[in-house]
Amino acid sequence: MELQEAKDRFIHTWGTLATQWGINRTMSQIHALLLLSPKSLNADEIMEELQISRGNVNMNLRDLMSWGLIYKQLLPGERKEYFQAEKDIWKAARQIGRERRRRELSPILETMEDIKKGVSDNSPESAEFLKVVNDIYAVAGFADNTLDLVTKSEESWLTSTFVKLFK
Amino acid sequence: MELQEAKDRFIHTWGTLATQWGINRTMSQIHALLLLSPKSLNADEIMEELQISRGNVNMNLRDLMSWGLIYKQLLPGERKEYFQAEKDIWKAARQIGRERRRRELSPILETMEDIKKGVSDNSPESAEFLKVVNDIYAVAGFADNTLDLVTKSEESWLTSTFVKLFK
DNA sequence: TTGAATTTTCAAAATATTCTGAAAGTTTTC
DNA sequence: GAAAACTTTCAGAATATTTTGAAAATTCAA
Repeated sequence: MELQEAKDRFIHTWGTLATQWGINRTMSQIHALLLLSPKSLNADEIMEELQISRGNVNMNLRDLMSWGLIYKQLLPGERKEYFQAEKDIWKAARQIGRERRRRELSPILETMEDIKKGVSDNSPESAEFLKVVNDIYAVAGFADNTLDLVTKSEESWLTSTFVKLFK
Repeated sequence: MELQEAKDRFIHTWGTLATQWGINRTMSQIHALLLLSPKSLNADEIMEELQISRGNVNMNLRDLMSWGLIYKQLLPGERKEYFQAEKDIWKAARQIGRERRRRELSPILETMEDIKKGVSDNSPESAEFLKVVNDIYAVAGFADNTLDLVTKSEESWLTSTFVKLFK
């Protein structure tokens, strides 16, 4: 079937792309599967569909929830837990931005502050070192602010105002 | 020595942080070492400093050059090749943005276009699938544009105009 | 309660990535 | 043009990450 083929290709490619930017392949594939699924899926269905183990599914569903990209759903009359992806891609993207900010930029800012505190003397060598540390701090801070700005904004506002203004 | 300790900590931490966002630890450490080094270094010096093999140093220097984060320098009267980091951190950051755009966003855009072409029928199921693909395309395109905008700009312009305007 | 259904955990296995070091390749000098 | 100085390559080793699957924990219905 043609459509199913395209969906499979989407899921597979999404997994491959993800590894290129440091994200677990299976996690991305589960996310892609849920994005494309009209109804929410349970662990068994995901295992079956992607041919992976129960533990793997469980672990990655957990991860996806911590990224805020999927939700757990309890269906009435069902014991099993069902999962659903956030279908608003713009919302999902903002969520990814928010998490990357927290996971990647915050640690840089904290570490640079810490290191600055550790250098007490004021020799020329120390000054030179501190310049690098301060510059990195400033760049990370700028990126953090910019991402914050963008992720806090609504899609409509962004596309209509932001892009036009700077194009 | 106090300063040396701080520098070592910087190099070590930089390597650890890098792994968290999908970048090779050694590559980051070499970059950090060159960032902190007032003079350019050759392969032997880097091997010695970071206690790693020649092959490893060579491979990662190559990688760093492809990212545009370091330069090869040929010193007169010296046979060995020396390496120097781009010391303008803002310039380096723009370089990273440019490369990530090329390496992470471009493939998404290409893949989504490809997949769209592959779906020919116009059933409701296909329409639903294409909506997801199109949305992802739009988000990736937006991110691509925004990064392009930011990386093309000069630091001074950014901090003075951009941030104030949106704060 | 009990026990069946389901989820979670985690040690070991499988896989993927990174690193080493020596051999091959290249460049430069004499 | 040969040898010394240096750089690159790459197969195998080391390390790190991911995955499995079965046992343990939890939840829920009766």
